Amino acid sequence: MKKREDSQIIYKAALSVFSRFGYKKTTMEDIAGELGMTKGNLYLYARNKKSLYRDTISWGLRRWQSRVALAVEKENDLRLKFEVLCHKAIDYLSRDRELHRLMAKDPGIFPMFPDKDPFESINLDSIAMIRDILEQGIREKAFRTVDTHQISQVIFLIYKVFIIEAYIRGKEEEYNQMLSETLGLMTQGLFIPPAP
Amino acid sequence: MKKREDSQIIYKAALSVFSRFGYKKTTMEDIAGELGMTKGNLYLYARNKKSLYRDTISWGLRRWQSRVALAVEKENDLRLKFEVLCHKAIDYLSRDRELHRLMAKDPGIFPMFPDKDPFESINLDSIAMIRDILEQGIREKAFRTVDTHQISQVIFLIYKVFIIEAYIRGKEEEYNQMLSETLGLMTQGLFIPPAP
DNA sequence: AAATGAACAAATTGTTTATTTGTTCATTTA
DNA sequence: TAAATGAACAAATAAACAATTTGTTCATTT
Repeated sequence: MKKREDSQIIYKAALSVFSRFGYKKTTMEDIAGELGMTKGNLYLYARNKKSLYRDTISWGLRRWQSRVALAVEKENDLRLKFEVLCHKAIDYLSRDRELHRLMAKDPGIFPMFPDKDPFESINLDSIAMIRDILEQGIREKAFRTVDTHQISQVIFLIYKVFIIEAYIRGKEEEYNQMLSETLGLMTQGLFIPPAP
Repeated sequence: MKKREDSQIIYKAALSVFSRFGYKKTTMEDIAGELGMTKGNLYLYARNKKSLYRDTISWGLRRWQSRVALAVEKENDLRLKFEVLCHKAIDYLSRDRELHRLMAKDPGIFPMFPDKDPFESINLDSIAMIRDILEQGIREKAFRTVDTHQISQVIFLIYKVFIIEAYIRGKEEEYNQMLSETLGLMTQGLFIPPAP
């Protein structure tokens, strides 16, 4: 096996098997089998089962994140950037079956209330992405002035609720519709400004 | 023990003990002790441990709910009703130490994502309360027209996130401040309406 | 009528054994 | 010589059983 594409191949196979059986039920032999090798040999490519699991998930989450970032970059209007961010995050995950099945099998990957978030750095980057858009929008006077530190976290929380309900708990249809309605609430607000 | 105030006294004692030790660790003897009776006698007032636990929680949750409803009724302006609803729900719980300690000990009481909500009817009433305010506000042209069925549920979800973070997971300070900011976002919206 | 405490059943916990599975490494293969 | 193997071993998991606790009932007492 050639050294450069190794990790890609390993992660792909590991994600496939882990997403089918979950962490506990997959054995190192299963993954080795998927790769056409023996479990002893797999240890040339993975320190141990736990780190292989962790790295596989990181790989999957980063791929998700980069796809969203790419879609956002394509837009110019800040309002559209914000809406694309919200929609694309859901949209990508609905297509990456293996990733969201694995997330459904292990709620610890994307926990609503993490004690110690195992993928904290990835999620902090996502929050930073939201915050950047907020700050730019405020600077360009497209957005109302809000506490970007707090609101970016709140938006991430709400986004988590939707991701978990829709793709981890399998209520895709109900929540896709609700997402648009919620986006409307967040962007337009509930109150009608009193006439002057 | 007189028949009429019985349940009040029983629930008060049970809540006190359950909130200290949690369901598993409290024994019927503990609760009987708190009431100055023996565990055998406690069975004149409670079917069994599980139903006593359930009824005690229902009693605590209904008390919480009625306090919020009362505060909302006092306001006339729909915008204020909405804001009071959100603030009072948090405010009451911060004061009812026993209730929120018990909720912290047993996340199944107020689950973020219930499979089968043990206190569904209570929570449905809360959602109905939100919905009523939304519908009145829309009728009076104080609120923008939104899908009240969906938005009342979304607001309840967001409110759950805050309750859980602040009082079940014990991050009271951080989230109290965040709540106001979030209320602002929901009521005013993020986007600045384009000038005509 | 309300309360007790002994009696019993049900559930929980602790302990040990058996089995599986993760990990290493001396040896083989290409 | 780097990559792969499979036997060997250790660590974790599951199964089986005994010991203990605790929920629940009920004949008897206050």
